[in-house]
Amino acid sequence: MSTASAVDGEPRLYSTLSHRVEPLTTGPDGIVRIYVCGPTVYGPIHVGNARPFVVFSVLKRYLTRRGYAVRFVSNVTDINDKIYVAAQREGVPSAELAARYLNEYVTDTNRLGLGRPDVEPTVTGHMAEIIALIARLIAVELAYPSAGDVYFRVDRFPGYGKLSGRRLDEMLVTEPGGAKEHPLDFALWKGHKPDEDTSWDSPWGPGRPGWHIECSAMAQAALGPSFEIHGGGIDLAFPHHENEIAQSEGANGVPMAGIWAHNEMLELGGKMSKSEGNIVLLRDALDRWGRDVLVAFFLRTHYRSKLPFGDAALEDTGRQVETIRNAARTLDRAESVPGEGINRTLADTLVAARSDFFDALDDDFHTPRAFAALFEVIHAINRAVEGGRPGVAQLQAARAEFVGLLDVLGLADLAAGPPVAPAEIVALAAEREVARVARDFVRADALRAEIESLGYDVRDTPEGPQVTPR
RNA sequence: GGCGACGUGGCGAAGUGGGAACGCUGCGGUCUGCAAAACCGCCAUGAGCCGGUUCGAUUCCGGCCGUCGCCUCCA
Repeated sequence: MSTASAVDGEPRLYSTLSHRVEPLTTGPDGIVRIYVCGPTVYGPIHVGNARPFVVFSVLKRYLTRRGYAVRFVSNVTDINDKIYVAAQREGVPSAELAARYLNEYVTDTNRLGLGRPDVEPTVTGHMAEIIALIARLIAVELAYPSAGDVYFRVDRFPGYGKLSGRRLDEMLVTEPGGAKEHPLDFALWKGHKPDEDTSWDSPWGPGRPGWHIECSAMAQAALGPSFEIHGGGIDLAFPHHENEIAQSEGANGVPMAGIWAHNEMLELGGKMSKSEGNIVLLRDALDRWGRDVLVAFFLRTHYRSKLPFGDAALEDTGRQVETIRNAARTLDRAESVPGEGINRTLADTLVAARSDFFDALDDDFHTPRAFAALFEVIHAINRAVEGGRPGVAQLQAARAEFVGLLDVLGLADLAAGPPVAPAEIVALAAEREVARVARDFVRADALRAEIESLGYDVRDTPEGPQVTPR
């Protein structure tokens, strides 16, 4: 059995850049800075968009619990081709549409109950920084204006392709774009087009930022030129993150991020498809499964594994969540009528499981293994209460440890104590208990059926009937 | 075609050069008026396929097959 305390090791994360699991570093001020690419707000976000939000929100919780100061920044893209298209289709101003879906994004992700990033910058809020960064890149000849646009000069940045493992000379397949020097040069600034209802003044004429420059500018504004973790979906590694590196490192001359952490994709109904039928909106998933099940669903699989989304998997997760809730109910019951002394096995398991839990998260944020440790705790609690019930002090210690681990995963409310059943239900349960004691089982069973029809289960325990939501 | 990730029991999902965690499901049992919860026990002689290294490979190396993402292509 490991006797290591939770803080013996050090957190490590896999970096797409090095292809290795690397020790997490902190900045000079001891802070862990995390930047994660957020959504483009041209519609309600789907469950796939929610994965990085959940993964990195919980990563922050874990690091915070681990004693680190964390600054978590996640942007929202509110200027984009898709936004113009969606706004035209709906016949509303693009800014209005973006503001609306930004608001809905916040509403939807709030329902996950994981808090918010410390900073959530927008493109429209960083126009000056974006323009300054572009000017800097032009000054060092890594960018050039052309026909109202500004492009990044890809072949002048030596490390281009280092993140995604591509070589410039192996990508030379497209025919040169008209205004570009090199076919793979990408736009930093796009001159205004007539069908776009917004534009910003710049030294290169009216227009708007290109696809990638915003993140370089926003990350630098919030976290400085170099920070510890840059995250996002693996589908963003190329070209988005590759271009961010080129822009930021080209302008600043220092590594943009120490660790590039990418979550794998959600698979919707088998093969990933962009057809509407394979998209599940986050709000719909929340309505159907609830935030507890959804958060647990994201966490029970490693963040770098593909995650098929489907009823069977969510139902399975729902049963796991129920097992967790039941352990909390068992503690409730035990604490109401505690025993004496301490259970040695429970005490040992609490120590070992805590260690295993944090060791797992230290090892490339292995949430599935953390869950395994959590279930060790649950098992030990159930066994202890089943056998010689321990004293109240140990029961409370067990609850504190149990809730503490759950809280790291954002699931503490699973053990938030017994939900108060409506008085009507409680009355029915009491009535049933009277019938049951009188051995009038026909009536008792009829009352159980009635209670169940109202959405509650009755569980008879040595401490009397326990009513739980179904 | 290029780059990358990956192929483990009914499902999900880990660790590991030498007895294949954990969860769900299923089966048997205990408890219970019944039920639920919980507890006890059982369920992969084999880890996509084929070679190689090794005393020994699921675990390392090579090849093949397959899945997925990005790029390319196409539009």
